[in-house]
Amino acid sequence: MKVSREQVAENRRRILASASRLFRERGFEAVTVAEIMKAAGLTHGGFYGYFKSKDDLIAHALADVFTAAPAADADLAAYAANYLTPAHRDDRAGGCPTAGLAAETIRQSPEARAAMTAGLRRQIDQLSRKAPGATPAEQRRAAIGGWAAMVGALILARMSEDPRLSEEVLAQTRAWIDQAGGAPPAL
Amino acid sequence: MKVSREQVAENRRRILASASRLFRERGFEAVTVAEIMKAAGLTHGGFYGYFKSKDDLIAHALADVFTAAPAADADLAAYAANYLTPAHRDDRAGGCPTAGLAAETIRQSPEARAAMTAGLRRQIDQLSRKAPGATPAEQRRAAIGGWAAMVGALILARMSEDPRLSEEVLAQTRAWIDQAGGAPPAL
DNA sequence: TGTACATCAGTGAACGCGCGTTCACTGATGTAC
DNA sequence: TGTACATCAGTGAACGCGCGTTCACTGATGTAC
Repeated sequence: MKVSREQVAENRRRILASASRLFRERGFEAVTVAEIMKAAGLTHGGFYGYFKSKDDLIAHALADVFTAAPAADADLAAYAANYLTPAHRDDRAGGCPTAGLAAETIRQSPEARAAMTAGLRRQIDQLSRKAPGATPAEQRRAAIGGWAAMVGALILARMSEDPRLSEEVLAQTRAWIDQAGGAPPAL
Repeated sequence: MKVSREQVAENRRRILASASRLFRERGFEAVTVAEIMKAAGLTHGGFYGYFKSKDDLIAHALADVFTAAPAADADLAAYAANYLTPAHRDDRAGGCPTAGLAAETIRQSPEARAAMTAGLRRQIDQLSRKAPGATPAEQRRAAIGGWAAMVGALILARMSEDPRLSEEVLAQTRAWIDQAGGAPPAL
């Protein structure tokens, strides 16, 4: 049964949102097209009216989640304090798509990698603006180093099956980012 | 045809080594049991004489690659200078198993996660010994923060399809680790 | 030390399952008059 | 505005393929005498 144009637009949004959450939670490969459609309230056959293939959906879901993300307007230390928390670690489906999917995106289509690369560039630019440093170059360095540390720490904290170690990784990386930011540049 | 005990031991080593390289290059899911056995010079049917299942192999391959890794005896800055290079970025099969597989290990068996967690603990301990800092606690903080930044930066550099951005992530993270280490602690 | 035989590592065909994708059909939408 | 009909979004069965795993068989190893 045909549905209204508004319903089509809404369905597309739901497919992208379901895909984004499921991919972050379980990875691109482990999630099936049928599951995504079911989560969006549809059956799997209709999928190919919206996307050319599962790979095509992956690229669109990444582009969507990065362009829809709110601007990072906190300074680096505040951003890290919010990012490196047990709550974020435990909320994979709703958490950072970079931490959840960057490692897998390495092996995805050029379109998927391009979407995430655009997200990385945007994130670095935004963090740079409020990062510590006397010059824009120093700020950019702090943004890149700090962002790499946040993404790495969240991945390592999620991987650790020992909660003590997991929380230590989060807390110490947070402290280290603060420390690096507060310290004068060694030039 | 039955083979000698030495050949059995050698075959097991080859299966683990092939698995380790293939997993790092393409991920756990995308690599098939048949491929691993072929890379080890065997046919797929013999696999179950060595391991209970593919999951069992994943856990053993991780345990193997982490226990076999040489000790990290360089100081943090020197280790990072070697780690954050285009050569390492481009050598996924022979590169760091943490950067290559930690994100995927989050969703693997408890045994696999335990093996990688042991590797993480060992890496932190080793890096702590030669990390900058006035006290063991400061050294440990630098080791954790620096290691998280290295792993995160290598993943982001591999993900970026723009070589300019990819190399900037490596170089700036390297510089940031140096800077954080050289700076006095902000206590 | 030589020999007969039981053991068992390796082979490759086969199985069962789940996945991405296709397709004939259905029936609500939205347009033409 | 009301009506007839063409369009097309959604359905669900089916297809084809590749994967992990099993198994009957083979023949070299290594042990018992």
